[in-house]
Amino acid sequence: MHEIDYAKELNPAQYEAATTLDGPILVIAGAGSGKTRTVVYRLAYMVESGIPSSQILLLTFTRKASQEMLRRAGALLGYGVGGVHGGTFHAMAYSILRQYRPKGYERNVTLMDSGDIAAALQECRDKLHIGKADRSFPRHQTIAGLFSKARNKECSIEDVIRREAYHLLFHADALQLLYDAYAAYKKEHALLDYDDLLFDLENALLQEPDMVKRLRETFRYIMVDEYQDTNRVQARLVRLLAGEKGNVMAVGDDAQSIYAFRGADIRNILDFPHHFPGARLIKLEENYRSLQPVLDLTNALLAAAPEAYRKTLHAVQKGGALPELIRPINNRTQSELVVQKISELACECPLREIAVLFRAAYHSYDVEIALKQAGIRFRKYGGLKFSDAAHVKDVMSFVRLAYNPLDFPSFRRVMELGKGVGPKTSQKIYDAMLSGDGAALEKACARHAGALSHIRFIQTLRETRSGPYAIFRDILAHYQPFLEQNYPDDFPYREQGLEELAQLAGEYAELDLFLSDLSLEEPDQTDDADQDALTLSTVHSAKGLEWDAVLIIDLVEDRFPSRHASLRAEEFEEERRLLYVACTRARKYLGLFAPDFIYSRETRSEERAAPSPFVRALPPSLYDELQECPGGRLRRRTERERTARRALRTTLNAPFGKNHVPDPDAAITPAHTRKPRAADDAESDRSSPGMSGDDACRDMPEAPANTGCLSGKGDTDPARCGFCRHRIFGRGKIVEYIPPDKCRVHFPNIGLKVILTAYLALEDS
DNA sequence: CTGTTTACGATTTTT
DNA sequence: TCGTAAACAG
Repeated sequence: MHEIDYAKELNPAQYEAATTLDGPILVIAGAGSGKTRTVVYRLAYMVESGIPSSQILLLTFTRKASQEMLRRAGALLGYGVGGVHGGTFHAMAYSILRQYRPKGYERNVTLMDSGDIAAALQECRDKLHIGKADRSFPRHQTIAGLFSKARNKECSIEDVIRREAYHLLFHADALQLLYDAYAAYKKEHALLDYDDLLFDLENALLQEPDMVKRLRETFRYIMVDEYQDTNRVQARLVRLLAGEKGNVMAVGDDAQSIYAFRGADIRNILDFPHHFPGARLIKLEENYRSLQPVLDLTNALLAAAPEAYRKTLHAVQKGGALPELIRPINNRTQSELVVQKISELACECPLREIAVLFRAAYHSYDVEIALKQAGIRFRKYGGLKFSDAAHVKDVMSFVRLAYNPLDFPSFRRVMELGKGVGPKTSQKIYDAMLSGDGAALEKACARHAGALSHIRFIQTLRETRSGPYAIFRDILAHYQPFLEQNYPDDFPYREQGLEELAQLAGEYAELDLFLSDLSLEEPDQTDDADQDALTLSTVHSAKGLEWDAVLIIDLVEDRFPSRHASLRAEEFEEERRLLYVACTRARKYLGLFAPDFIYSRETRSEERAAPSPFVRALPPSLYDELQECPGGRLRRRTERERTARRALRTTLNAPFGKNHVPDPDAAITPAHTRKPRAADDAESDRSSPGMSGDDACRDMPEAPANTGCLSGKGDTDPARCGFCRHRIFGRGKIVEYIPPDKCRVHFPNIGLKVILTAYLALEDS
């Protein structure tokens, strides 16, 4: 074990953050500024200073992050830091509630997964007769999303709908009723969702000062990572646990806030000094990760953002090549070019040092196929979950029932394993079972022998009170016939997965810990963890990670930024930060892919896709541009071409009206019948005639918003004006004015669009 | 009531 | 194209 020379191994700011243990500290850590390193050294410093590790609470965004930090701190010290409490807010909340058993937690409760939530909502809907035979009623996932959003943002259901799902406003009352029923359902069946964990802990702390006191004695030192992505209730929990003068360090970067959609509130960082008077502020602004050209590009990305996010990072390492903007003809050739680029890169560095990032999980399907064909190994993050597999759910339902017999979703799942039992029968048997009347239960199960055997089996499980591993083995044996019966095609494969799960269960001493860990953090798919493989990941899942080479695909309108983010400026800015996070993952090579055409499943045709506005706004001097020619070769765009194109774009993007250059293709030729023009696409490229209305607003970032036709007439409230005309959509009715510069317009046969007033011409009705 | 067929609608990100 | 929910048949 070597002596740690903190002053030498850290820069001055990092050193200060790592060695100031007393009182509140806020660390603003730019991307790649050695944030993790600082936390790791701080952990080591605390332990070396004689602080018992059990007094340290490390809250991170994922369990993986905290494990990694603890591992590294242990490696630094030469001995483990086992006693540190580390994990996510949700996991911490669950563990505290379980340990202290405050009011409402006297019984065993289980955590619901998305499937359980869907089932619960269905149940409530049936009971209330809400949305019956109404095809416009939102699906369960949507509803669950709305409910969760309302809680995390701490506003009413109606507010969320008004802001994010305008088209569902019609159902607002029904959804409110459904929400209340859902809350009652959870209580009745001893169930929790993720959000309950945080709010229930807060309530418990507010009602039981004694609990707060004891917790403050336990957790004398608190560190919170990724503070920019905490929501309001999480920040309050930190305040409750730490106290005003607590030894709490929050680490974050306002420029990397990408979870506002989930209720993360940037004010937590901004208000930290207010909540903790006398807090010390430390900024880490030296970037150790990326080479200068990559950093120049990411800095440019942020420079275009509103003031609050602005910051400039300085590279410690100099040199390196310019990032590349690669323009494939379509998303299929994009995949081929990605494979080609990865093959090139793989000569320089191992596959595990390369990542392909994308906005949404399904964007990578194409690339996955191409990679498989090329025989390149990859691991995907952010996609389907292991525990979503049907057979895993089946088995886990037994486990959950062994722990919490009231868990109705699990009960139903188990009952419906056999043929002949559906929702109604399940409910009947459940009621009979709860009544405690043995005869009633037998009667309810009269025609369903399987049901009774399941119930008996679960009772035996509960009575034998064996450990998780033994219980798991029993369940697997009991479940085997159903596995073979229900999954005849591939049950041996599924069996193997269950075997791994059994091993995992064996690592736990108590059943509920195993259950909560499985819900709160996915197990690593360890089967090929040690293999050298490429990473495919959503940008969200890539947070906090880094690679030598990063390729970002589908950098086009409606994908990145996501189509759903087009309406509100805040969401647009979050997409910008998301791209910032993506680009700052790269150490040496950054490749941006923006195909000209994207295959649309809806229309079953290729549609022209404008490059992402974020890419368009980048100064061309910051990257090399490579255009794919027919035949698959890449041709570098010369500086002269790029300048000329830029000038033309500015002209075309000017508000239409007297200066408008009509585009002969506009609205006449369907996008997919036009041939891509590869080399001389100057005029075909950017005018984006076939775009949707939302694109039209975003396509013109340079356009002065307040010189449009509407405001030009001096009208302060365009909504009163009635009708307007849009260059592409024609005549429409103004439904709503969205300050400061947009309108929601209804176009016949097209629907609602949000459009900059600058691109609307008023019409007299 | 349950299981099967048919028709329709809709697509993010995660604890 | 996929998943979900109404309609229908047993």
